[in-house]
Amino acid sequence: MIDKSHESYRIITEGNQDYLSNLAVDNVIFGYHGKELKVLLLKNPAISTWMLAGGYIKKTESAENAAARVAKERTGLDNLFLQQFKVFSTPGRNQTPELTPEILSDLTGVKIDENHWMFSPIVSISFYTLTEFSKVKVDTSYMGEECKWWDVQTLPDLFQDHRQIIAEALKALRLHIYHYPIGYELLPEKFTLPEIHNLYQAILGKQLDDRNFTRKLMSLGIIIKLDEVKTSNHRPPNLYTFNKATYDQALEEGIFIF
Amino acid sequence: MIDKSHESYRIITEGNQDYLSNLAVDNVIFGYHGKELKVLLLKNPAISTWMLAGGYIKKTESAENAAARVAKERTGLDNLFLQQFKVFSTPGRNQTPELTPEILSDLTGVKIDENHWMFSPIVSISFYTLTEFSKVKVDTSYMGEECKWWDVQTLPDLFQDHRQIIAEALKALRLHIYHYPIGYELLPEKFTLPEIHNLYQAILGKQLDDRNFTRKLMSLGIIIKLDEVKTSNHRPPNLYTFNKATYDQALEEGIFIF
DNA sequence: GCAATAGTGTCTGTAAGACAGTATATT
DNA sequence: AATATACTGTCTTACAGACACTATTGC
Repeated sequence: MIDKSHESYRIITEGNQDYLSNLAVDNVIFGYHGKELKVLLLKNPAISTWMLAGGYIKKTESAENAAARVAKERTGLDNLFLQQFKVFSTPGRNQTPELTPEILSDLTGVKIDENHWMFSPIVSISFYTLTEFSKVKVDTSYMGEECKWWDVQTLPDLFQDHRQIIAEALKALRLHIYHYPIGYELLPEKFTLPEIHNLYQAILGKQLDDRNFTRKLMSLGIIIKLDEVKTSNHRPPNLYTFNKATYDQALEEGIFIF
Repeated sequence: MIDKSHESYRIITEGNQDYLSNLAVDNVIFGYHGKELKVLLLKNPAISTWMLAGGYIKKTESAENAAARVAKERTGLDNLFLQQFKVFSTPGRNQTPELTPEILSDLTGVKIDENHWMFSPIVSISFYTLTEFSKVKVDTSYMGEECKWWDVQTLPDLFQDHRQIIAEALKALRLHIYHYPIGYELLPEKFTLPEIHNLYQAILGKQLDDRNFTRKLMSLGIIIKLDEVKTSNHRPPNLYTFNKATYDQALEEGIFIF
């Protein structure tokens, strides 16, 4: 169902003078669950493919603010550390056979012709972020959209060039992980060694020796062993937490991991 | 002198329907000369500050193509490897007290009011590149602009947020240099060890031990010692060249230098 | 011979990488 | 006892980092 009172409906049908023309933001939201790296995608009932949580930029806000606002509006996620990673601007990237003026007119019930701003080129400023899987509140109030995590290895059919955007986001994330600590936004406050170990393996897509991995994190001082274990069916794993001071310093100064 | 036949004059006075709204590209062009890292800036006679080689994006081209075209038009430099590094979109970033509607009207001889598109927000997609200092042909045919290399340590007063853009470009370049080989676009085909050594020191802004530096480059196999020396007033330095295959592979796969 | 610049060899310490056995829990 | 998972210690090798002397030219 199209929600005709929604802001985005107003933008599409009435115009966008409060928004920057030819510009949009797209968010690649990564999460981690069951030893797999996931990406959060949206499904609008009027469109057959899944898409990133994207939107437009108000004239009074920065692209960073727009990305955060759009993420909150479309997924309910707040306080994300969004990382700008690339601009996509290939001419024709936002031309979709599925969204013709006729179909859009039918969908919205308002006459939309080929000169409508939606058919002019749109440049996407893309962001990626990491968030805890469990934090997402599935919120279908936005235009009746479905919101779902997908394994990065097995994505569904994607809208426009969103598959390429996700691929580039993953590339940026993997480059990033060599220089900066990862996990603070992705793991619960107290986590186990196997959890953080599997997280790194999921992001890098390769095996890391568990002994060397632990040694490295401990010698960097970014994790602290707690005097507490997690219940388990087998040997209970010890809990660890991040040393926020060392972690933040590592974010600032950069590190080398593997 | 304003060149009224120039394309950019037409864009400003007549409108920009061939161009994307609210968008621009800016190029931070780095060069290397006399052991110093330089940046190429332009000076329009009508504006008191120096600026980056920036311009607008045609609806039929990508941001990358626009950046290359603009660089060529404003500096004469061709075949640059432009690297997208960040988008600048802080609201108000393109408001300049110096460029009021009145002053612009005076300059162009055409009535330009406050609703003119130049006063709406403009988001800058910024690129950096490295080029050989000697390749720049100073070309003042573009709106009578002056074009000059500046030491990155001692920049003049800069237009709008261009100082910040240069600072971020340098940060991106320094991060880049740890992961990828640098120098192919910046040095002559045959170069000496002191030349490439000084280049790295200039970019990183710190001393590198000459023995360890040579050992690293040779063990990576990205430079090859030639059976040839350069004439000199003192001991003639040997000439080296890049091993393009290894160099390109390093670009592709990434390396770690220092 | 002197000044200026080019060029390299060695030692040490640290950490990455490879590797396998022990510990702790449940059933 | 068997099973499943958690945990860690040692050895080797490679390289980063520190360091100083020799080589080649012009004047």
